[in-house]
Amino acid sequence: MKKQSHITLADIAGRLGVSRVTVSKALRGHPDISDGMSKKIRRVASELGYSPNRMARNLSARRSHLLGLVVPKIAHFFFGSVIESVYAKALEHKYETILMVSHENEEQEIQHLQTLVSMRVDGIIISVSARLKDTRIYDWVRQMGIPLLFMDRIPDPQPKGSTAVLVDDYGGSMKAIEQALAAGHTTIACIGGDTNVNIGRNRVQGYMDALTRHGLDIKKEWIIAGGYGTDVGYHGFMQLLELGPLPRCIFTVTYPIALGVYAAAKARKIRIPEDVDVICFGDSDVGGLLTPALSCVNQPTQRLGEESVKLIMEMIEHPDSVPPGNRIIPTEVIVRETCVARGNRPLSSVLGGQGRA
Amino acid sequence: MKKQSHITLADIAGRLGVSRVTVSKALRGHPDISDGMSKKIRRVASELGYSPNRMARNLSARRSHLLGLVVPKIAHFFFGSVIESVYAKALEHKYETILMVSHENEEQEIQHLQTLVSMRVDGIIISVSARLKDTRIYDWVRQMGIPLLFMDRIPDPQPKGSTAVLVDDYGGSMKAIEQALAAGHTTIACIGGDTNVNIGRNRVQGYMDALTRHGLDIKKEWIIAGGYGTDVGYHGFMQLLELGPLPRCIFTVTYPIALGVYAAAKARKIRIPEDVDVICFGDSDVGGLLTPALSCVNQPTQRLGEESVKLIMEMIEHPDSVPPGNRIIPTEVIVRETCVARGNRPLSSVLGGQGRA
DNA sequence: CTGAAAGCGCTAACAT
DNA sequence: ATGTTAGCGCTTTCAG
Repeated sequence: MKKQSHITLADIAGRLGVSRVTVSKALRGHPDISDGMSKKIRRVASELGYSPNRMARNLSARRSHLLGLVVPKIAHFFFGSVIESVYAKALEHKYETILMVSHENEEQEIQHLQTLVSMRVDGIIISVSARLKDTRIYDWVRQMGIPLLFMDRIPDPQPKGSTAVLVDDYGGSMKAIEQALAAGHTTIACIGGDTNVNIGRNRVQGYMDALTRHGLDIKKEWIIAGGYGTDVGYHGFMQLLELGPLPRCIFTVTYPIALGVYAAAKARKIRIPEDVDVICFGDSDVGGLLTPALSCVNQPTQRLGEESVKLIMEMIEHPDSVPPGNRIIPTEVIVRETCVARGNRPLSSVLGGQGRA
Repeated sequence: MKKQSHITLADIAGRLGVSRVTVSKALRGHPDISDGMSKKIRRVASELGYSPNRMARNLSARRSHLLGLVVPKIAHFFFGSVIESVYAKALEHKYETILMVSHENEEQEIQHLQTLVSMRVDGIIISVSARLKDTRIYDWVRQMGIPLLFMDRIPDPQPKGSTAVLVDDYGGSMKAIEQALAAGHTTIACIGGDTNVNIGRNRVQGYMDALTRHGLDIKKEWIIAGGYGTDVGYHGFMQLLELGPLPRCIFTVTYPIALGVYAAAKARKIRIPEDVDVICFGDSDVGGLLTPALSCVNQPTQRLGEESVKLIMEMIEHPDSVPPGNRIIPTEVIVRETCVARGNRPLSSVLGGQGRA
C-alpha cells in the first residue's frame, strides 16, 4: 500500500512564508502574482519535485480536462488509427483521453460509460458496440450534463437530439459496387453487417441500391450478414460456396471480413481475382501488401478522429452553439489489384449491353 | 461550460434522514450498515441516478484504482493486442487503465509520465520509446511512490532495482535464424533495430550469435539498423539491393519491417521465397494471409499483458514482496510459407557439410 | 449499527 | 499583489 505523502501547495507555501493560494496562482500562471514571486515559487516547486494533484484540482475546479473515448476494439487498424488521432487532437486542446474498450459487449459499454461519468470527464466520444441496444444509457449520460458524441457507429434508434460524426457508409458502398461493375462484374455478393448498427445497415443498403440503380437483380442468398470480423468473412465465403456457383465478385462490409475471404479462398484454392474478385469497405496498412493487393473504399480515420474531437470540444465549451445532427465524412475508392476496371472504358459502356445478370 | 450539479451523498442522506457517512458505507457494501438500511439507500441512489464522484473518492481514499499504461504506438498489432490484454486483466482487478501514447517521442513520454503521477495512478506499466533516454524520469516516478513496471521495452541503461516483463528477444531471434538455417539458407541479412533499446539490441545479438554458433560469418553490411517501422524494411531492402547480390534470406527485427520488405520486393518484382526468403520477429493477424504466408517468431502478446498486470498489482499491494529483476516470456517459431525447412531432415543434418558460407 | 468531526489537496470568490 | 474564507464530494477515525 502506498503511504508516500506527496508534496503539497502548503509545503511550498511554508518554505516561502506565503499562502497556499499564492502558490496555486503562481503555478498556474495567474496574472495576480508578481514575476519575482512567481519565479521563486516555481523554483522551489521543482526543487521539491512537486506534482500537482489532479484529482484535487479537478474536484475543486469542477472541470477535469478529461475526454472519454469508448470503442469496441483496439487491435484493429481502423480503431487503432482513430484512437491515435483522437489522442493527438485532444492533447492539442490540453485534454487527456480516457480510453475504454467495450469488446462489442453491451454490458461493458454501459459500465464504461458509468465509469466515465463517475470520473467526471468533460465529454465523451463513443463508437457503440454492434449489439442491440437499450439506448437509455446515452440519454442518462447527457442528463448528467456530459456532452456525448457518436462516432462512426451510432445506436439504432438514434437518440433524439444527438450528434454524430460519421463516414459516408452508404455512398462509399455504392462507389465500391460501381467499381466492381466497372470491372465487368454483374454477379456480386455482400458479406457482413447486421441491422442493429448504422454502418452495417447503410453499407448493405448502398450495395443493394447500387445494384438496382444499375439494373441488376438482388439475390437474397448472396447477402450474408453476421457481423464485422475476420471469421464472418471466412464462414461467409464457405457458405457462398455451398450455395452453388460463386458470384464473380464479393463486396465485404469491412476490411477484416475481406481478410477472412482471402483466407477462405486460399484454403479452398480459389484464386483471387481470377476465380472470384473482392472489394471491401475499409482499409488497413497491409491492404496493399496482400496478394492480390486489395481494392477498397478507404475510411478517413484521421479526419474522423480530428473532426470528432473538434466537435466535442465545441460541445464542451459552448453547449448551445452546436446544433445536433450528423456530420458525414466522404470516402474514396482506392483501386489496387482487385476489381480493376477493364481498359479505359467508362462505367456506362462497361455496363452497356449487359442488361440484367 | 458545465454547471450541472450532480447528486451527492448528502442528497441521498437528506431524503432518508440519515447521515452521509451511512450512505457512503451502504453504497460501498460496508458491513456496518444493516441490510434494511442498505437496501433503502441503494434504491434511492438509483432512483436519483446517483453517480459517485471518483475524483472525490480517490482524493479522500488516497487510492485511485487507476493503472497507467504508456506505449509508443497503438495502431500496430503488437501494441494493440497488448493493450487490450492489459485493459482486460486490469479490469479483473477492478482497475481502470489510463492509456498514454508516446509516439516514440521522449518528450511526450516524460510528459505523460508526469500526467500519470499527477493523476495519482496506483501503478504504471511502460513500454519505453525507442529514443536515447535520460532515465532519471523513471527514478522520479518511483520516488513519488508509484510502482513502475517496464514491459517489453526497457531503457538503456536499465535503472537499478527496476522490474520488467520481457519477451525472450535473444532466444527468439536465435530460433528464427535456426529456422532459416534449417531451410537451407547460409546467407542471411538482418534488418531493423537500434542500440538504444533492448529489443533491437537483443534481437540483433541473437541473430549474430546464432550465425557464429553455426559457423557462419557475419557480414556487417547485411546488418541494417534504423528502427522498427515498415519504412525501415522498405528502405533496408532497397539498400541491400544496392549492395550487390541479395542474401538468400532476410531476418527482420519486427513484423512491420517484414511488411516493408514484402512491399519493396513486390515493387522490384523480386519473388518471395524463391528469390529471397523472409522470416521475422513478431506476428500479426494477417501474417498468415500474406502471400507467401510469413513465418515468424511469435510474441505472446496476451501473456505479456497479463503477466505485467499481475506483477504490477503485486507491486501495488505488497511493494516489498516483489523482488526487482526481469521476467522473461518464451517465444515460439511459427512456420508458414517462408523459411520452410527442407524435407524432414533435422536441423543438424541440414547444416551438416555446408560449412561456412 | 449509526453519526460527528476532521481532512484529502486544491481552487474560487471575495476581501485587503 | 497577496491572503482569508469556504467549500468541491468523499472517506476515515473514533464515539456513541
